[in-house]
Amino acid sequence: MYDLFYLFIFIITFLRISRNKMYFKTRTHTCGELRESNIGENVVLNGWVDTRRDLGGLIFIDLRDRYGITQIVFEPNFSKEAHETASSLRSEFVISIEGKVRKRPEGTENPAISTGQIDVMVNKLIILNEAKTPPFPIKDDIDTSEDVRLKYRYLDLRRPALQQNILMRHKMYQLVRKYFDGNDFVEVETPVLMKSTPEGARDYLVPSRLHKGKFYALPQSPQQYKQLLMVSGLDRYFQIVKCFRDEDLRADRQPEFTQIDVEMSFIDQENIFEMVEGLMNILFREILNQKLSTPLPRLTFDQALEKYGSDKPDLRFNLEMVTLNHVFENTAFKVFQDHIKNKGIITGMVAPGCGDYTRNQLDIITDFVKKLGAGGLIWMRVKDNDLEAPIAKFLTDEEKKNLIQSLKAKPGDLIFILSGSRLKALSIMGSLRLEMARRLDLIKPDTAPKLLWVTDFPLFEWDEQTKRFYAMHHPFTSPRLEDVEYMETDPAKVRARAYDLVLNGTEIAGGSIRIHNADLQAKMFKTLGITEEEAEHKFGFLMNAFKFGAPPHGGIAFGFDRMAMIFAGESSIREVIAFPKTASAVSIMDDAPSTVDENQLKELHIKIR
RNA sequence: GGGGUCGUAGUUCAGUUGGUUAGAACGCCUGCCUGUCACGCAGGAAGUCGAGGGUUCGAGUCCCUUCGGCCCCGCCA
Repeated sequence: MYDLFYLFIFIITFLRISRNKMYFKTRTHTCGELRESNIGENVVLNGWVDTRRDLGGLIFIDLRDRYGITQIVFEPNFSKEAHETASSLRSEFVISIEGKVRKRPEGTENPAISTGQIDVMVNKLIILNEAKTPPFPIKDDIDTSEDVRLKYRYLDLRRPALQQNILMRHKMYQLVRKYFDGNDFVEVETPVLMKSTPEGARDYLVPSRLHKGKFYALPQSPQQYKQLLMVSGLDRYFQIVKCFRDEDLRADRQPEFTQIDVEMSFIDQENIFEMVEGLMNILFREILNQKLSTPLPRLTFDQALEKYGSDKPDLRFNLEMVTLNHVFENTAFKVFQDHIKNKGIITGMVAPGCGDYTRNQLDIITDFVKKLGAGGLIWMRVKDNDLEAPIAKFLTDEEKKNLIQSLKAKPGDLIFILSGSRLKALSIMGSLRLEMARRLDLIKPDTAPKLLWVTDFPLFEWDEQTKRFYAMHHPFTSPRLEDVEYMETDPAKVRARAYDLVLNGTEIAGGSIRIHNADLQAKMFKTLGITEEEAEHKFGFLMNAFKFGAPPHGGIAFGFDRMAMIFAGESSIREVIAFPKTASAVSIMDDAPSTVDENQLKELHIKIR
C-alpha cells in the first residue's frame, strides 16, 4: 500500500522535473578533475558558467565548480543544437553538459589551469538555471567594497579565494577533532542558554517566555561548564564551540566567534603546554606546511611588556624596547625625574636608519602616540659622537653616552623615548613599535610565523573607575602558589597561573590552571570584593560542585577564527567566517538585528523604551 | 562613547576656483566573428552624485544635520 503511494509520488515528481527540463545526469567528474588520461571519454559535468568567449561559430565556456575550471567547447558541426543553446549562456548560469574529452589542439593549451591540456566538446547542454548578472565578478583579487561583498555573501563565497579559506577552516576542524580524540579527550556540548554572569564581557541576553522578567545569557565561553565536567570526572574535555560577547568589534573580533575549548584534570601548566604544542605542530605541518620547533619560546608578562610593550608581542621583527630608568637615575631633566620618583618608567626604542626623518615625519609620529594618550614623544637623532634632539641640552654627556650604549644605537639611527606610568608608557611604545615595523616594512609576506607563550600574568587588574581589583583572566584562575601570601597584603604583586599563546602578535589562545580548593576560592572572592552572598548568588553551583571532590584542573581556549585568519594570511577575521557581521554587528545580507512583531515582544513580557 | 577615513553608473574610480548636457575603465545589451582563455571588432543603454536641510542666479563641489562601510582608542581575552 505504502509502496504504491511512494511510487505515485515518484512518478509525479519525475514528470514535473522533466517537464521543467530540470532532468540532468549526475556528473561523472568535477570541473577540476579531467586530465590527458581522460582523453576520449564521454563525460558529464555540472557547474557554473565562469566566463564565456563567443567567437560566433565557436563558443568557449569556462565551467566552474568548487574543484576547478574546465573549458568546454560548442561547435555547430559537432552539435548544432548545443551550439545554438550555448549562445544564450551568460555568467553564472548553472548548466549540465555531456561531451567528449579531447586534447586541445597544439598551441592552444592553457598551462595556468590544471585541466588546461584538455577541453570537452559538448554534444548536449541543459540550462539548469539562469542567473542575473552578479554585482561583482566571481573571481579572485576583485576590488569591491566589503559591504557589497557582505550583502551578496553567497556570491562572495563562490570566489575561489574565499572557498579556499572555508576549506582550510574545515581541514582545521578535522585536524583538531582528530588530535584531541586521539589523546582521549571527550567532545561535550554545553548549553547555549545559560545563566548570565556579570563578570567579564557584556552578555547577549535571551528573554524567557515562561519566566516573566528573567533572562538567559549566551555563553561568553563555556568556562564554568567545562570545570564542572572535570568535577564529573570526564578528565579530558574539548569542544569546538560558538561563544558570544556583546562588545564593540574589531578586525579580529566578531560578536559571535568560535573557540576550541579544552580542559584537563590532574595536570599542571606544563602538561597543557605540551598538549597544545602537539596540536600546533600538526596545524603548522598540515596547514602551513612548516615544521614548528617545540618547546615554544616563553616570555613572562613582565618581559613581554618591557621588551615589546604588549602582552601579545609580535616577534617576527626585532625593534626591542629598553627600560632606561637606570640611565636617568640622577637626571636634571624634570620630566624624567618626576616619572622616576612616581614609580613610572622611561622606555626607549631605536628606529634603525631613521635619523634622516624630517621634522614633519616626526610630528606625524608624535601625533600618533599622542592620540594613544601619550603626553609627548621624545626623539633624538644619533650623530657620530652626539645626539641631536630638542631635549639634548638637558642631558649630561654621561647620560647621552649611557643612553646610546643601553639602546645599542648607531649613528644614523633615531631614538624614541616615552616616559610615564609603567603600563601606559610601555603599551604606547608597543604601539609605536608596531607602527615603525609597518613604516620600515619589516614584515614581509614570507616572514616566518612566530609562536610563543606569554606566562605569569598578573592575577588582578586594578580598575581606577570603580577603585577595585578585577580578575585579569577570570575569578577561577589560580594564583602561583608562592604568591598566595600576597593576596591580602599586595594583590597587584600576585601572579596567576595563566598563559596566552601568541601567534604573530595576535593572541590565539589563553588559559589557566584553576582554583580547585574552596578556601583559596574564598580568598579570591574576598580580594575581588565579592561577598559570600554574591559569590553564592553568581557562582553558587560551581562553588557547590567543588565541595564534592574537584580534581586539580586547568585548560585553555583557542580563538579559532583568529588562528584561521593568520593561517589563511588574512588581516580580517571576516575572511574566514562564512557569514560575518560588520563593525557595527549588523548582518547586511539578512538584515539582522531587526525589529520584531509586537506580539513576540508581548509573549516575552518586553516593552521597548 | 571618542578619533580617523571613505561614500559619484552594476563595479572600481576621475570630476579643477561653485558654472552649460556629470566622465573613464570593466561589466551589461545588440550585431559581426571557427581555437579563444583579459577573445577581437562595431554600436548602444546605464546616475536619487548615501540621505535631509541650508547658502547661492547656479551645488557632485561650500555649510549644517544625519545614515552607512572600514580602521583605531575606550570596551573586550
